[in-house]
Amino acid sequence: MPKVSDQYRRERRAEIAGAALRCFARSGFDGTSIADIIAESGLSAGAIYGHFTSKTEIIHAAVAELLSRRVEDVTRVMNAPHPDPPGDLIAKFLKGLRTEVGGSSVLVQLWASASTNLELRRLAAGIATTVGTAFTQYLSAWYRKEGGLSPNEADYRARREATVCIGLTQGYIVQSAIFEGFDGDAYLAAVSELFAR
Amino acid sequence: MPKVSDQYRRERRAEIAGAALRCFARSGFDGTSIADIIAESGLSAGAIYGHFTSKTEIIHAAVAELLSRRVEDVTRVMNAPHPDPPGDLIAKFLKGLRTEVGGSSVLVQLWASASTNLELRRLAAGIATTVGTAFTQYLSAWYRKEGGLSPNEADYRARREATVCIGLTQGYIVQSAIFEGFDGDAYLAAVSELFAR
Amino acid sequence: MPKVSDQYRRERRAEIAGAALRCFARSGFDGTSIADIIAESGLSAGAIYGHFTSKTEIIHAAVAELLSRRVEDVTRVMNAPHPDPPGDLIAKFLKGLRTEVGGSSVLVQLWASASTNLELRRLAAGIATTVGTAFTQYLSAWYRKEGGLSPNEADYRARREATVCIGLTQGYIVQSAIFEGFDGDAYLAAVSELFAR
Amino acid sequence: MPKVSDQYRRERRAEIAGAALRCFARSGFDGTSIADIIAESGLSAGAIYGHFTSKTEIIHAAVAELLSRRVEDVTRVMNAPHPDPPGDLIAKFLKGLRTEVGGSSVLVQLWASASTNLELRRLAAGIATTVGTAFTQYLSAWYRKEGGLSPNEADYRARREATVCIGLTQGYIVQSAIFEGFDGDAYLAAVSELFAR
DNA sequence: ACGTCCGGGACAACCCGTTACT
DNA sequence: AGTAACGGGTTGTCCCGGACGT
Repeated sequence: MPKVSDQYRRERRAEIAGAALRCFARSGFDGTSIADIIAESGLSAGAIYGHFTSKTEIIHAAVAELLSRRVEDVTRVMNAPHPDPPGDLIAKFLKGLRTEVGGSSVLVQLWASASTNLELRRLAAGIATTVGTAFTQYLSAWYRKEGGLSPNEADYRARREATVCIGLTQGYIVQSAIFEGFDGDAYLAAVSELFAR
Repeated sequence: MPKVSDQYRRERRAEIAGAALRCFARSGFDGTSIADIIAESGLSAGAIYGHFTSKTEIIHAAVAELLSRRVEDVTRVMNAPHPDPPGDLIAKFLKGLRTEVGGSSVLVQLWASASTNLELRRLAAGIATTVGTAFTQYLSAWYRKEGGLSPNEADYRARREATVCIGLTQGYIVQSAIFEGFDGDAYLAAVSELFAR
Repeated sequence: MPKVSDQYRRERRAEIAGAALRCFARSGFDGTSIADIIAESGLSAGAIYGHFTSKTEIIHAAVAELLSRRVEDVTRVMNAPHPDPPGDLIAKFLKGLRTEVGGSSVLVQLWASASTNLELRRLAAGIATTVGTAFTQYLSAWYRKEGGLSPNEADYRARREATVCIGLTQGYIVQSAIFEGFDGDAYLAAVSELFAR
Repeated sequence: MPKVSDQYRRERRAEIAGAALRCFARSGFDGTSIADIIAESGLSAGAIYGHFTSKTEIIHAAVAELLSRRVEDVTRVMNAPHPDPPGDLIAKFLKGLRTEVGGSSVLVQLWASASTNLELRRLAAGIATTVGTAFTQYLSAWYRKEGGLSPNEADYRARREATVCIGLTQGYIVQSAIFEGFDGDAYLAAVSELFAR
């Protein structure tokens, strides 16, 4: 019965990845020991190493799971018929992130590790370009429909501004991770105004 | 001979902090062992623990040194008679950061550690508010002089947008840390356009 | 399989404690490093820290094991129907101690550490009072039966002399630990004479 | 002026040894670092190593100083014309020891170290035999004068009991070092009774 | 086949006794 | 006399494999 076993394994993996994610949000990648993940998941060392071959792999799985859900959000919105203004797209992404426990914290961890680790850099960059192209296409469509720009102009402008949109999103994430009383809504409102001008 | 010794100690501390900073940029806070700092600085364990009581203290010193130079930049610019547009202020800050080896990498490390460590969070938040108030005052002045807004209006708007400016700066830093071929100038140009509208 | 595992763990702990005890007898508590215990036990660091959480705990376990056997001796003798003279009780205790490798050395180590460490002081004091009350009851019974004293008198005298008996025992232990050619039997004979008067 | 310098040096050494002794009483030989002695003495590393070549030498000096004063006591009493009973001799020695801060603690430390260290064993054994012969001569004289024994008998008995006297003294020291509420006077009284029978 | 526990050994941060240079 | 440096040693943790029992 490979099917049942397969699903079982997937669920176990997801369970472990989830436990790991909670640990990472609390203590960071390096601050989390395998023992912590064991305690959080309620399993044993052997069980974990039956599903993952190393701590690195757990990190990858946990991050991948976290981001796949966010990317889904973005692509779904991007394909909607009536695009909202760019500020709302960013808001959409970030609102979703809030539903993940410690989501922003883990993303910052990821960027930090990515800046010193090639493999994670690839992972992070991949995600970012995925989101980036989504933003680009989105902005292009919006400038065409709402701004009345020609396809070429819209595209040029979109490509240019997509990076900034990503940057604004990252800025939000960083601030929500390190400022105790960060006011996310005010940030998003200011962003919307900036684009509405 | 307190004077000589005092300066000597300061220089040694700075030397160690510098070596540590290079290590941190390369391998992150946790990825850097005391042994690495020893090797990079050319000193010995005993020498280092004569100047710092713990690795944590070294991290603080290294980060503080890195940022004190940047904050200096910002405050200097902020007090200039003819304010440049906001985009240029961000650019100024970031151009300066480029002169620091691995500056953006270390900042991202800091944010990551700050999100799981109270003490570092305080440090990071302190820096960010310093830069934030500088940006606020700057924007306020600029909106008064160039935008012709009343002091009240200018202030309100400045306060609102300063956080976004910080966010844009952080976004730049994150991207330059994780994207191999990140085009900083394009990012800055796009930011300038956004504010110029 | 709780039973097997439980016994197994106890045996392992005893094995480690035994190895530690040999080291302590040879080099003292502080002179013994974890590495020494590792070498003596033939295990590894991981194995040891799987059974004990700290060196302190190993010390406690080693000492406890050493003394539990001695205390057993004393209590057994104390409950015998025909009490021997007090000198013989001390002798009994000390003869048993000789069977332990480096027993007297370790006891002296314990007293030394106890005099600067609260936790060990409690341990040492606990043992001493256990032995002390045993001696007291013993002496009381002996004075009643052999000396023909009234229960009250016997008790009073026993309480008074028990401390001295403990002291004599400690003196023996100290001397056997530091005098190369210490003649224990002569010491015990002299003690017996003293009580026989 | 060698004389002044000589006395100065002796005083400095004594000062350092005294500071070390206080540290040893508080934390034991191994628990005391050179840094502790530096702090306690108010001097510097250079100063200390100008007077002693190693920590070992400081230990020797500190212990020697502590004991020389006690040995003095004993020999003085021993040469007195009218000997007191043996119990009083022990009392004399121990009363003097109480004047030394942490005297008994340090002696126990010494015995502990002596049991694992040849050099210190020699030191400790030397002291003990000095005190032992003093006790022997003393007891011999006492048995001759007060017990009316012949010189040969007195000598034989004295030799035999001196070790026990030493043992009783050591027992007192151990107990006063590890029992919070040790009643030294009761102990001494019981000892006197034992000899008075 | 799967999970559990025990164990291995490298390595971490930090401290310590001591010396060299000022 | 005093400060700064040295470098080996300390305790304890961590990640992971492998034997063992289910």
